[in-house]
Amino acid sequence: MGTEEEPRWLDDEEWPAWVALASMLVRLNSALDAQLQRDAGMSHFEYGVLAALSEVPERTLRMSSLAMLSDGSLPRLSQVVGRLEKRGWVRRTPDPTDGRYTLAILTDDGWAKLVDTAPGHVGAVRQYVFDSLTRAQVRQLTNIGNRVAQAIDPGAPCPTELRSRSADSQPLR
Amino acid sequence: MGTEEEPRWLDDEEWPAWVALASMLVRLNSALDAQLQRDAGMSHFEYGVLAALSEVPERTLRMSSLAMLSDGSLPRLSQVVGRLEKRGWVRRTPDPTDGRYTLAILTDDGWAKLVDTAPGHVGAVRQYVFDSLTRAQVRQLTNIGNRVAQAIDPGAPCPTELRSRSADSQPLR
DNA sequence: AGGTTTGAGTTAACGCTTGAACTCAACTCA
DNA sequence: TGAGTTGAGTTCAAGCGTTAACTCAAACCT
Repeated sequence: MGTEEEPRWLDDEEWPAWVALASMLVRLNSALDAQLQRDAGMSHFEYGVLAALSEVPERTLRMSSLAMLSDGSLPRLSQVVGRLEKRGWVRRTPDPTDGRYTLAILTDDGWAKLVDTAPGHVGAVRQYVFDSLTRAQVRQLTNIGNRVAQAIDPGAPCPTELRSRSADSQPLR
Repeated sequence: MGTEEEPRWLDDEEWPAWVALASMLVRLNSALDAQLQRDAGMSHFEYGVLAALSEVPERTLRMSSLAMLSDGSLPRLSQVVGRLEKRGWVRRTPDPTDGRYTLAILTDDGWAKLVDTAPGHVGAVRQYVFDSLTRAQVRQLTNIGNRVAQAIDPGAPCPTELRSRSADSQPLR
């Protein structure tokens, strides 16, 4: 199937970088999932959904915007929000201004759950990532992460800019 | 449920770093999976299993070692190797020296498939990661990745050292 | 208006991952 | 020897994610 092309292999600096990155990737994913599952009974993705809603005015987003913010497909989000709704952390209503859209709204219970959960999660992120890194490395990581994320999906806005905290009342994380 | 503790939130440098890292994480995963699924009909994890076997003397590993190298659970590996075996890329035999162990062996067909697949995969890695980064950033990434990976699982050896290429005949990647 | 199109969101079928039970080989220690 | 233990690997049930169909509201177009 493969046409003969692309003879550019990874060189002696790129190879260890790739191994290290891949390892970090897979371990971070499973470690953070495990922490949240153990301490809060939710997945990392579910946490991301709640967190995204918590950071936005009215704690309300259209399903499709929420899907983009959470880096997930719409069907996945629909199922996840369905579960979160069953637990009372989110509720859905059709957008009053346009019935085609559905608004997902973080409930007070959901906010409370997040307030309860966030410290442990942030603690895990700190333990796994930031405690191991120097200040300079944190800044390097920001640049590297943004560049890679943009290389993969140039259409999506730079993640750091997209989710910049506005000044008012977004205490979590 | 949460006891009142851990008031250390992410500061103004850590927060963007975390957003950027999380975004890179999730996008890299799905982009690489998509490339391999499209071009080779296999998942990133399956590719990792074949690649791990290809880099090792005799192209043979015990299931448990392979699970560790692939960062996957043993049940998962058992199923995946089962599928790879059905496709003729891997075969299994009980370890002749100790019947408790099972050896997974990369077949010639599996090697050929990997030779066919690797250039495209390496191309994607290069496109998504290394083409966007400076040489200095590549070195920074190695350090950051290794530190984080080790912070998460201090028991496991440093990934870069673990999978260092030996000098002989490991051309892929 | 009526028929079509567009796009958001949900539903359904299928495959994969996970966690718990289970099997089995080798070792231990009486 | 032989009962119990340990640890590797598999199997099974349950849950989650993905893809493709489907529903439905609004806009568009004569």
